[in-house]
Parts: sequence; structure tokens; C-alpha cells
Amino acid sequence: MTAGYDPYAFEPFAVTVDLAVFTVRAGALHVLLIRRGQEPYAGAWALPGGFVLPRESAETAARRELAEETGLPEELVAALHLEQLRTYSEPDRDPRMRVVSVAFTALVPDLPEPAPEGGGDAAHARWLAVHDVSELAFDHAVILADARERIGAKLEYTCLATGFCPPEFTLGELQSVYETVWNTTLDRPNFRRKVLATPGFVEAVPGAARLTGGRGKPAALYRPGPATTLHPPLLRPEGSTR
Amino acid sequence: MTAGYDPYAFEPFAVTVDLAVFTVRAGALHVLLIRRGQEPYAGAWALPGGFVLPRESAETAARRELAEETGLPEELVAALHLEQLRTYSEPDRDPRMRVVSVAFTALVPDLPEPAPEGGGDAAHARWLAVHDVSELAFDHAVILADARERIGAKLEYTCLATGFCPPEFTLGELQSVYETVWNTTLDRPNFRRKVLATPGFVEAVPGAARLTGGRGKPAALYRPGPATTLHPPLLRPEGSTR
DNA sequence: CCAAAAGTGTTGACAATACACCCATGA
DNA sequence: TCATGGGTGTATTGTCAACACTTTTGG
Repeated sequence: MTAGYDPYAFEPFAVTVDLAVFTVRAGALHVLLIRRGQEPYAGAWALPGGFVLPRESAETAARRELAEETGLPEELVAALHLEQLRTYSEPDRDPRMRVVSVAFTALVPDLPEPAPEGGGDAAHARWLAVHDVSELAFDHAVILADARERIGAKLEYTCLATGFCPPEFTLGELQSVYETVWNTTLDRPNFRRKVLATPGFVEAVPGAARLTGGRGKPAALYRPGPATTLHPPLLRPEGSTR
Repeated sequence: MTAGYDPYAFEPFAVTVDLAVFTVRAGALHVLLIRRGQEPYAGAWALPGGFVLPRESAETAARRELAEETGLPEELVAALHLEQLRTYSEPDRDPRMRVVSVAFTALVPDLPEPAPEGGGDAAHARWLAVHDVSELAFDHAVILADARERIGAKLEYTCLATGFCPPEFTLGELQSVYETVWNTTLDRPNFRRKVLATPGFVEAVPGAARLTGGRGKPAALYRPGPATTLHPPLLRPEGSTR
């Protein structure tokens, strides 16, 4: 650091956070968006986010904004695994002023009630299939693309796919998470073996189990295990993503 | 984004960049540090870095600061592959004011002249073995640890190990990069096969070659290839990284 | 001729794939 | 009893680690 340290020596920067929150619903990857109510980009879809307050870290701000702007349940937001994606700092990314934005990604299970319909700001929040997302405010389309890329890659060598699942899930549900994000199909017996062979990825819920979308044999239930990384990785087949 | 947009509505944030620049020298991983000349932490070692100017992106600022503060050659700095590591935004990470810092990592070959000894700021820049680094200013020890971790992981599935090598290098040199960063030993025949089996990782320099630290059979020379990712990855053995 | 480093070959253990097959349930 | 999804077994194929061996240089 070279120059002096008068806080007002420089044109002030605003620091914001943006969130790419994903879920898997109806066999498609969805992202949580809000509709902007004011200029610029009024009426356009945007990633949820907002200013980092003077006494907050970026991560704290991200949780606060997520709770405020979307109707996601408090306890879910508090427990959520937030991952820092990247910081976007192009000088003209916001037409009003200099804004540097720290982007985060998060994965949530498909929520019982379809859209977050809390009150206030949450009214403009919606899940949209990433397929159908066309234009976004600011450089959010770039952030979204980067986030998708990252999520897809992370499924290969981390356990975070369970983040898309409810607290207890079947291996079929877990598999469909991979298939949806990667837009591919996997061999069920092999998928099953790989998951179970990785210690700490999932652990069986002891009292037997049942569940399924209707017909078919009831499936055993699993919980996320203590592991965070996948050794060896679960590699996606050649052609995937989109 | 919820609130109004008066640039002065909030206590201003300063945005800085910090750089963890690594090289491999004499069988040890080294990091480029500068000695601080002013409070706070005067006399302490710190990562190079500085303020992002009003019309700069973080990456542009990183290159500028790197050139200014260290004596690294201009053309090297311009061509360098900079990778964004993470943004550090804890409210009290700088005792003077609110500073949000975007951290980058970069890899450079062992430079002919041992330390950057340009002029001015560069006078305080030195390469230190990461082993010997004890205390650093601010939260730079955390940044350094994160950067090491990231570099080690990235060697597994990307081609960036060649960034530690001169423009033309032998497979032995490349192997010792892996061995140094991972603090492990690798089987030479197998390493060789894996590298050559990955299309685009390295390409042979056609006109024969020779080079070596003295005795031994002359080795063929290679250049970095066009590939950026390693499929399949080159996994490090169980116990590594210190 | 010996040490040191580059480069080649071969083998056996293990992992990943593909696919056949059985089980339990709802309609 | 049939369709649907859960779950098991197995053979083939390929990949990877281990290690023996040859080649080319400097002293």
C-alpha cells in the first residue's frame, strides 16, 4: 500500500454483494431472482443483493440481504453454506457510481412452498429456470454464468450436491441433482456405488425408510455426512452443462 | 439493492488488492513480500498490494501495484496469469479504516536475478521461503495460507504448474515444481507418462534439446501447451502440503 | 568406470463401466 | 399383472502405481 490513508482522498467506492442461489425443481436448475423496482434496469430481473454496511463483512451482508429481499426462511438463511464466487470490479459495471460487488453462490433444496412470498421486498422474488433467463440487470448475466460453471465443477469433487436436497433424501434424488445440473444421465448402480463408497458423503438414516414420488419400491433415506470433499471425484461425462 | 444511491450516504470503503506471488527456488516454495515502511505494522512483512484507483478494475490495479512495488519485469507483469483468490472484508482487518481487499495469486518462474531490486518501492521487495514466513501484517498470513492451499489444489487439475517454469523447461523441472509445492516425491516414469498423455499440457520443442544442472543425460525441452485443464487430474498422494 | 539424471517397458492391483437381473410398491 | 423406481451382481475394460532396466552425459 503506497499512498496516504485519508478516507476521503479517493472517490468513494460502494461495496455490494450479489447472490446466485440455486435450487433443483421439476428436473431443471432454477435461480432465485428479484424484479427491480427502480432505475436503472427498472423492471428487469436481477440477482438478489445489496450494500455491505459499515460494520458488516461481505458474508454477513449476503445473509442479511438474502433474508430481506427474498422470503427464504430465517433458519435456512442462517445455516446456509455460502461460497464466495468472485469479485466484480469493472469500473462501469454500475452506471451510477463505482460499485465493487462480491458475488456468492448457495444451494438450497426445493422449498415446500414454490416461491418465496414473504412480505415487502420478497414480493418480487421468484425462482426462474436458468434456461429461461434471458437478460439480467448490470453484469448479472456474467455472474450467473460464472456461478453455474462453478456449481457444475464443484459437484465433481465436493459433497455439496446434498445442499440441493432436503435434510433426508434418497439416492435417486441425489442422482437427479447431478443429472439436472450436468444435464446428463448417469448409470444408477454405478452412481450408487460411488456415493456409498465415499466415506462420509452420505450416511444412512438408521430407522428404515420409505418415500418416493408414488409408485416404485420405497427407497432408503440418507443424510449428508461429515465429508466435504470427494476422493476420488465423481467426474461428469464428456458432454454436459446445458 | 435496497437503499438510495447517494455515494456519500455510507462511510466510504477503501478497496485494495493484495497479491500472493509464488515462485519455486532451490527446492522451496517462495513468496514475494515487501517490508512495510509505515504504520501500522511498520517493519513487518506484507503481501504487495495497494489501492484500486477510481477508474481501475481490481485486476488492473493488481498489475500496476505489482510493477510499482516489486521490481518484476514489465513484460512479465503484463503477461502474467493473475487469478482471483477471494475477497477479504472483515470490518476490522485494517485498524485505520474500512478496507475491503481483493486477493490475487500468481506464479512466476525463478528469475535470473534473485531478488527484485529495481528502484524505489522495489527496494523492500524480497522472496522468502514460505517455510520461514512467520508473522505478516494485517490478515496477510490468512491470505497467504489460502493462496498456498489454492495453488496446491489447482496443480491437480489445471496446467498452471508451467507458470513456475521458464519458457522452455524439462520434464524434470516440471516434476520438481509439483514435488516442491506438494512437498512430496513422485515416480518419474509415471509422472512423465501422465504429462505426455494429457494433450496440450506440454509440447516438445522440435529442434532437439539439452540442458541440465551438470551431469546426467541431457533432457528434452518442452513448452507450455494450449490446454488449461487437466483431464484426468494429476492427483497428489495422500500426505502432502507440509 | 561410476554417479547422476533422462527415458522405456512390464506387470499386477484396483477402479470404472456396461448391463443383466431381482425386489417392492401403486394402480 | 404391469409399470416404475430401488437395489444387487458380475464380467470386461482400462488406468495407475511400482519397479526393473537402458541410455547418455560429466568427472
